[in-house]
Amino acid sequence: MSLRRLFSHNFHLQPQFKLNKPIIFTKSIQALAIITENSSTTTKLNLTHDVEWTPGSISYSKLLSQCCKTQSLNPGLQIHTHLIKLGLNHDPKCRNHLINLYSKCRVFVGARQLLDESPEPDLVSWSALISGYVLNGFGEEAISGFREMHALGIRCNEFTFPSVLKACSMKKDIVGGKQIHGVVVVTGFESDVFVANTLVVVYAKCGEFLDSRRLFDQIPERNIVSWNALFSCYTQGDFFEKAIELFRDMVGSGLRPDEFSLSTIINACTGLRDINEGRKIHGYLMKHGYSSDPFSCNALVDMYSKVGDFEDAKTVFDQIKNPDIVSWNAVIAGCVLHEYNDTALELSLNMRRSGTKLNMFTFSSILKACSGLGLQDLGQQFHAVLIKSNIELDPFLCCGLIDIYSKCGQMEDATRVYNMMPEKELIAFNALLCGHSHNDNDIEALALFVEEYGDGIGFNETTLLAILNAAASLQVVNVTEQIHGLSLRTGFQSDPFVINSLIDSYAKGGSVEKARKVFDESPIADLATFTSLISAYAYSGQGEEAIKLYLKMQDLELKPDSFICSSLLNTSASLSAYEQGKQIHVHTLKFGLLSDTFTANSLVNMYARCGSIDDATRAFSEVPEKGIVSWSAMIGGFAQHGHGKEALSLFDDMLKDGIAPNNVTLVSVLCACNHAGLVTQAKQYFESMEDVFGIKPTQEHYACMIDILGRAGKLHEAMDLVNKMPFEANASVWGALLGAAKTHKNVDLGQIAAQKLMLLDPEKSGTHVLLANIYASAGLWENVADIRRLMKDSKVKKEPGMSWLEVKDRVYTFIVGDRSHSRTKQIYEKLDELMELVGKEGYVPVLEIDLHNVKTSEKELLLSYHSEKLAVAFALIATPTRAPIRVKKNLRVCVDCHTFLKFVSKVVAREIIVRDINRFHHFRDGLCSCGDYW
DNA sequence: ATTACTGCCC
Repeated sequence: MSLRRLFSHNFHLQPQFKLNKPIIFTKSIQALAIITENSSTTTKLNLTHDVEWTPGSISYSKLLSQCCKTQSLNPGLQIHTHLIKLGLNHDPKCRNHLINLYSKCRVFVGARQLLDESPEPDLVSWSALISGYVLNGFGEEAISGFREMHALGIRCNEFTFPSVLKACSMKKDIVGGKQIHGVVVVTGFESDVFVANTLVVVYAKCGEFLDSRRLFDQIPERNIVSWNALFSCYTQGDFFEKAIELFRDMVGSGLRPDEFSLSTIINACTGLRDINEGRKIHGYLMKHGYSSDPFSCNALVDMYSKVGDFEDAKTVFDQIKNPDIVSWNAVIAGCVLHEYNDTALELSLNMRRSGTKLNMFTFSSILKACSGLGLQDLGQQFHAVLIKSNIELDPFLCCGLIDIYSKCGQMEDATRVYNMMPEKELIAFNALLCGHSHNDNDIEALALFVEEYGDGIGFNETTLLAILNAAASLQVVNVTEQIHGLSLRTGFQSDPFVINSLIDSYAKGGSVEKARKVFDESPIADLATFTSLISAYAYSGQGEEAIKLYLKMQDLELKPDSFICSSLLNTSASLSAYEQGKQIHVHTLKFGLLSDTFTANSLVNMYARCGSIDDATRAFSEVPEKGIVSWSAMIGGFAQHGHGKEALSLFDDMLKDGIAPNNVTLVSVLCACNHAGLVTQAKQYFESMEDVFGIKPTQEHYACMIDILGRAGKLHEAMDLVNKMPFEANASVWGALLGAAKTHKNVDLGQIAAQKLMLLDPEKSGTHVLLANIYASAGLWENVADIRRLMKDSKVKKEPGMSWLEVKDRVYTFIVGDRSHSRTKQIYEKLDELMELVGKEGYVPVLEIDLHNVKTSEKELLLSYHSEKLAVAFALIATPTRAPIRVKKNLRVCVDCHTFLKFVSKVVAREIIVRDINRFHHFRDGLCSCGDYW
């Protein structure tokens, strides 16, 4: 077997010798010793004594050069062994070769040892050492090597300067670069084209493009490398136009571009997103015989991926005869960019099958593909593969892993990856921050920001968005203010995303005025900023302001989108602003937004929550693609309006349609059973939730079920269920029990429930009132008095009853005994008139028992002026005679008002719809849709 | 003849 063939075989195995860290020399020495002792190895090498250290023939020097070129340590070690045996290792030339070998193969200690053992190390010895450092990315060591050599009085030549200058550009060490530049000038190597080219790169890489250009212009005999170097630097510095301009100058000067020029310029076209220029270069490349240059082809794949059509990228890739690791990585990255994530994974498999090793670039794309496909489990498995394959976790990979772990909610693992990074990168920091924010770890997000910001990691708009999001969730306006200040100081206050997040964060924190201020001071007034502020108003319950802003937006001729309309419909829904909601409906039709399922669902929700179940039904039938949200909205609508049977029948339709319910749907289903008084059916649904639909009952489901049992008088069963709950009962659950205790006049249960409620929600006034009522109905007047005293002392006040009525474009507010309205006199006259009419029909005021020590005549007076009565009286004088009256109330309707409104609906022949805190009451012909069950 | 400058993929 010839030496060459043997080595070419070994070279083939070279990746296993390519390590990321310097190899410790002692290990190499050990290996050397083993090889030396093992004569069979030497025999196998077939090295004979007649091969001498002479240039020209098949010589050791050539073989060692070959080892250096391929960074193949093992064959190099065997040659070293042999040279020792031949006693040639002390020859200065031979020693320099060996220094070169060890340095190139990262055995720096070995290289250094040989240099130190040398009686007279010369420039070549040092050059060999320094070039090895540079080749392997050890810039700092290269520079200090140069300084040491310089201090020994050894002067650089035209070969050494480029090496050490390259080290400066790697480290972006402009100070060192300028010093060495000085030495270059003094020693007269400035006009050497190799040295000059490298100097051009040093200044450009350090950001000194003007100096770099000046040096370039001063090169006496520029070659193609000079040009290539400069426009490569321009491209890397994102000065793509300058790069292309310079390229044209070069072509204009009669120099023909080579494959280096072409691949660089393709890159510049990618950066400029100039596909036309890119296609021209592609054409030139084909015409001038560069179509098989791997670098240029890979650059083309990358360009078409990022700028053009992915099909073109794939076509170029398919034409590459032997795609290398970069070709594969480029096409796979393109897949991910175009969200062909499954294709990306498939191509990675093909890549491996073709015998190409996957590297950190490949895995970075793979992790993104997994994340995009929602295959977080697979992504996690790749973490193990990365570790096993000894692939360095660079910042890109760390980001990918942080993203994967964040999406699984495994923030501890995400944090571990982050902490492992030797140098924290902003992108990784942002990934972790966003992870915390998405997983509702808002406090952790703030803490991380404070810590890392303090450590000087810096920030960008992504950071600010994540922090503002956390501040919004935590409702901490002071944090929002600080971030606002930081944005102002750093120029981010004009970033559209930051503006929108500031608006959102202020609004969620309860300071809609500050949100408004941000909006008013914003240099941008586009759809997104309007959406943010409209949502902010909607969130703060200022529906009128939301509408005003919407009108202003239309003055600016901004066309609303489905987000805005959906938000406005939701505002109308929460305000029960029926007329307003209808107007928005008209707009959604006008702008053709109802094909958007989101908006269509909001419309169903709006009509249902504004009390028009007929409109809701119509809107529901027109939802283009009914999803779980559409069905849930409609089922919930029926349930709230007391149409329990319709709700349940619609639920059946949904199941027949093959749509699986979610926990929201099931709350509505239980609620429907509740309103229809279907206790047995409710129990069946509740008990089968987990088995049939795979949904674990939450607090809400328990509260609803306990309410059902409580209303039906099954107080023991209700209490049993509370005890059986797998978690601590919350305020809604105890509230349901307290309500049941009141209805069924059970003092013991009432006391237990009220005690729990006062602990869980001490500011809630209703608890005290209800308990007082329970005591009163049992004649325990002392206890009633105690509660009243307690309320006074603890400053718990009964929330005043309020009602809202929409007339034309205005919303009118009424409180108990309100006399603030301009038509107060007429309202009270109307109310007296109604009292008389319903009295004749048989209405008797139903007295609230906790008014025990108030005179009966006064009680009647107080009851007469409950806000809903005032609102209805006003509606009768201010709205068209046949239109339904829609009133919204902030508390539950009291028994007296409920009775009164039933009578009114009959005597005035009007439909009265009252939405209270829990549900809708449709009063018609003396009856209520709730069947007196609310 | 022992050392050197420019290009592609996350």
